[in-house]
Parts: sequence; structure tokens; C-alpha cells
Amino acid sequence: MGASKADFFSEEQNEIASLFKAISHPARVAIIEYLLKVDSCICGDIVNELPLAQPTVSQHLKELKNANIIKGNIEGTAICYCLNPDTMQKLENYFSGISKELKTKCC
Amino acid sequence: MGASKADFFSEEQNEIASLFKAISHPARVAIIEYLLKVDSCICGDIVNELPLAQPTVSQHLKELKNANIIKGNIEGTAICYCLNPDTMQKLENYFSGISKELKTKCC
DNA sequence: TTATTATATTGCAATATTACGATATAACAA
DNA sequence: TTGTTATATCGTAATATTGCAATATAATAA
Repeated sequence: MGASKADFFSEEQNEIASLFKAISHPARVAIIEYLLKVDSCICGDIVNELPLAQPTVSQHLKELKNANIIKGNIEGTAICYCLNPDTMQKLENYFSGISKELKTKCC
Repeated sequence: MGASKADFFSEEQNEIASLFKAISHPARVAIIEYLLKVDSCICGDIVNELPLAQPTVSQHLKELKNANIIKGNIEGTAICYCLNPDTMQKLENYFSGISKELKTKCC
């Protein structure tokens, strides 16, 4: 079906999965890494940086914003985007939690 | 088109994206968390744990295995699956690297 | 050998994602 | 007002993912 059996899984599992889905596309990874590189928050520079049309970039930004991975502030005509440190921390914590619990013995 | 413009993006960006794609589905998050919970590595127990048919679970396991997120060892008729600590470490490092570089000042 | 158990693969329908041209909106400048 | 710039949304075609029934494979047991 391709549909989500999301109802069965826990809130947390669905939330984590959708966070990762937001960064599961190379264009969105590239956006994140670009936002990390440039100190000042940028906007339509991303369109010049990526090999994608403006509507496509806008769509990717929307997904990242919906997932709370980036924030966007209006600055006159432009929009200033930047990474959301809270979400980055949350993602780091998820894996450090796994590392801590993970037994070394395995099959 | 839905197709990947993967050729433009860097090797690293494509690799990171496909790692996250592997854990971007609640069923696969649930599998990871179940593998973390049970000390001993399991196999078809996952089918009983999840609300999905055996072929569907098998498909999800295959994706996790292809992404190097889990390992599978044959044990007689069964297959023993477990998390791959190296990949978990890699994912943790990716986000701790971001946290380290991330400026607090933002828009 | 046949039967059983555990897992994988195939084929396909339902659904979701990706990309972009065309168009809309919103803020500012002249 | 009109024009310009920056971004968002709509509509849609191409492609990818998800889920499962049916079937195949592989290891062991009887």
C-alpha cells in the first residue's frame, strides 16, 4: 500500500521517523550542511548553491521547517533560514542514548 | 520526477541521506529499538512484535542491513540480527559534529 | 526421502515523494 | 500606482516506497 501503519507505532517512534525522513534526501543534507557552513543565515542563496529549481528548494525548506530542523525569519523581502539547535541536540541525544544502551556482545 | 539528482551531491551527502532514509520509517525505528531492548539477538520475534506481515518485516530488515545499520548472522534455520555499533557511532558523531560547529547566534 | 521451520524473493496495487513550470503572494522601490 | 525581488503554492508527470499474498529457498528433523 505504501501507506503508513503509523497508528500502531508509538508517538515517539513516529516522531523520530519523521525527523529522519526530513534529512533522508541528499538535497536536504546539503541544505543543512550549507546552513552550518555560512555563519550568517541565508535565504535564496541556497537556490544558487543547489542544482535544483526555486520551487523545489522551497519545497525542501518547507519540509525541513515542518520537521523543526530549521527556522525561518522574515527579513524584509527575504527569509533568513538557520538550523534549530534544539532539534540537532535531540538527534544527537537519540544516538548517544543508543550507544549507551548498546551491548558489545552480538551475533 | 521523484528521481534522484544524486549525481550532483557529494558521496558523503548521499551516504548520510541513505543512512537516514533507512531509519525514516516507524517500523524500522521500532525494529532498532526492539533490537536495543532485547539483550540476545533475535530473528522472527520481530514479526510477532510488529503489526506487519513476515514479508514486510523481511523487507525492512533487508533495508536496515543494506544500510549497515544491523548485522545478521545465520544460526541454524534462524537468523540472528543485531545493531551495528559502528554505524550507530557514526550517526552519533555526525550530530555531535554539527552541534560543535553550530553557532548560537541565528535569525 | 518428506516434513517442518525460518527467512527471502517476486509481483503487484496503493500510496508517497520528487521535481519543476506556471502562477500567486508579499515586501519594498520608484 | 507599477515594477522588482524573494519566496510560496498549485498542478502534474515521473519515480520510489510500502505492504502483502504467493512462492521460493535453505537448514534441520523425522
